[in-house]
Amino acid sequence: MGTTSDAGPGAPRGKRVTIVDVAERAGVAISSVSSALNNRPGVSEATRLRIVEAAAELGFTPSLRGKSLSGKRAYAVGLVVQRNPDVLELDPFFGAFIGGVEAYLDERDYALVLQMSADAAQTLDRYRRLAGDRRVDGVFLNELEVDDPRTDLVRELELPAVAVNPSAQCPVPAVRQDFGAAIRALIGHFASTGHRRVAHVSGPMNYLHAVQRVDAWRAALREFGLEEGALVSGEFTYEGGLAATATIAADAASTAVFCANDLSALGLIAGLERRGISVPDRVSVAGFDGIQLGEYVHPALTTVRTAPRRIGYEAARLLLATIESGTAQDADVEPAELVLRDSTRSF
Amino acid sequence: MGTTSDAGPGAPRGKRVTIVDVAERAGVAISSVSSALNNRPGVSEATRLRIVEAAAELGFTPSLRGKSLSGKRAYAVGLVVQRNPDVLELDPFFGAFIGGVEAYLDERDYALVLQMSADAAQTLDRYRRLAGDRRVDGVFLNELEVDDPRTDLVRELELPAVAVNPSAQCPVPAVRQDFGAAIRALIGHFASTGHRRVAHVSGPMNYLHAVQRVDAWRAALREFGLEEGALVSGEFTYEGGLAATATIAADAASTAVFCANDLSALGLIAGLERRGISVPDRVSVAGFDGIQLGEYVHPALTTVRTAPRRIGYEAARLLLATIESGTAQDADVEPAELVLRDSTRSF
DNA sequence: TTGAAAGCGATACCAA
DNA sequence: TTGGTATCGCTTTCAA
Repeated sequence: MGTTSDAGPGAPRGKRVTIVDVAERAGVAISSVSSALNNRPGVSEATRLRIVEAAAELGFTPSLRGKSLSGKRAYAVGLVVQRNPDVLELDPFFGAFIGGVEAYLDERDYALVLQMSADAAQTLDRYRRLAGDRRVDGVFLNELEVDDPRTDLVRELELPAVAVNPSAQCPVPAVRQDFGAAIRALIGHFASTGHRRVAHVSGPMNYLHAVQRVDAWRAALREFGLEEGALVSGEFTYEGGLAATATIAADAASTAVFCANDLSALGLIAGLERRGISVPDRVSVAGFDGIQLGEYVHPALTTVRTAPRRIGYEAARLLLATIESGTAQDADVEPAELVLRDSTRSF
Repeated sequence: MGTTSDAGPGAPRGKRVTIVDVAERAGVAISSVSSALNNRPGVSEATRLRIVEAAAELGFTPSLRGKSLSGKRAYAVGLVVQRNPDVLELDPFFGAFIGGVEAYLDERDYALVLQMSADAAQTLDRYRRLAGDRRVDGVFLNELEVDDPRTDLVRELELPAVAVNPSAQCPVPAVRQDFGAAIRALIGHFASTGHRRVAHVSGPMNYLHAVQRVDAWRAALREFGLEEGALVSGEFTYEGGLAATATIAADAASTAVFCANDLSALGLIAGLERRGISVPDRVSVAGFDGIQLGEYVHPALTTVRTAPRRIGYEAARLLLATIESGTAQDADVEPAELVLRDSTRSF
């Protein structure tokens, strides 16, 4: 430890150690070093050993720059997150998603390039540049919108991509987590606890995942013969959920509400309580996501728990597969599950 | 629009267009193309024009790979975020911080490589590899701990770095946002509204920013002649704030509490209310950060608003300056400010 | 099995 | 002002 700049035996004094140094030290050609260190055939076991040893002694780490230029790969993938610059708070999904992505990339010596953009136009521009200067070998397509131009763009750019929870006929490889069953279970629970009519606080309807949740809510209601209550956007935010209170409260016949995410559910609950509408006594409220916070608030939030980390991991796996082989099978992670807590009544 | 892969006039058919193509097209040497496109002297205005035109016609975008290898730069910087894999939810700071970083990097054609690590050892390893394979030209040192080994590590690795809110004698360039004044203002407000004793819900004391806030709380109390109330860690989480309730409630003499971040303040408020301790009637509670949520909860949260986006922007500016010139002046962003809302009494 | 040499796509130096 | 060429650090033929 301490403050010396010694990084082990043979640590570089000033210059960085390159493949040439290793070759010299081992008394072989650089091509042999390359083959040996990449476990390619064509090197005798004896020389391979000598090379590996020399590399270790010198503390050799191949330069990604040389590797990239020669290997025609950036060894990096890109994620562009579009956020209103005034509200740059990342929702909980991304932390876990990125964690999952990273877990897979790390094993393969790939890196994640993260970009933030303010609007759709800038988002497209980011993808163009990422592809244009060959900074990444592929990208994630997240938070897809209806008719999202990005799916066309990546084809045009010939940029490998993986979509997260896209629509059924998405042209790029996708990773999906089914939540239809969980929402059906939720509505079923509502039905069996005496609710007759269920409202929905959705996300902005330009987002695919907002639409998908509305559809699932509708389908489940039909299935259980329940009435469709009010439908209002909660913008996926606490503030939006709060603002949706008026509409929900006006729909007095609805005794249960399914919110498109946990944050808006918390906002809605707060709004209802402020109006003296008790949750779950008068109205049951359920969210979607399964954020940490939902466990601790009062009443604890009933929700549909998704697995963003798993999704991220699978998405990364698919993306590298696509990059390496040009194509990949869609992947599904275990379905989201219903988590019953105290914000929905149980009788 | 549509689905053709036409990307403008002279769009690449299959091969990517390189500097050689541009040189041929303009009838000059590649060295002239390089000079012209990088606005370096030594090219007549006439040929420069011809080159620029040729580049545009071909849709030439210089490859970062070639540039990196030749220019000895990765044109990327790194951020390693350490998080418990079970709780990968990124706190609100990072969204805005990254947004700020990105805003600056984007203008300079740098990219951000984001990594997540599970523990301190893995974090160090990430930095080592980032430096080892020259994937980035510099890194951010965020959420510094007391005696954080990363400051020594970056010196050892000769890796340019910028620290965010480090201690006073930090050996690497730093960007700071003063919050001492805002905390003093908060405690002053407590004093002037009749409070005599103030408790503190801190963060884990291994974090520098947790310690700094404790120190500021203490100093301000002394300054205003107030008593030091209970001191308990809220882990920077809602759950932690909730758990801190017992200790705070036991310290009946404290009528005001300063929490080290907003999330723990919200947890504390929820905990107090559940015990029938009304906020702000019986106890005033203030947070730190200025998250969106604090505006909408009930009671609206009094807080110290920081500017993570500005901090990110400045940190990126400093980091690129360090990379380019080897050193940089520390930077300060405008001090954090006290935002009085309803969770603290005003009389 | 080994090594020499040709790229990869830029930058930069040095003659012309 | 130009253009030729070496160079960056690898991978990948292709001969020996």
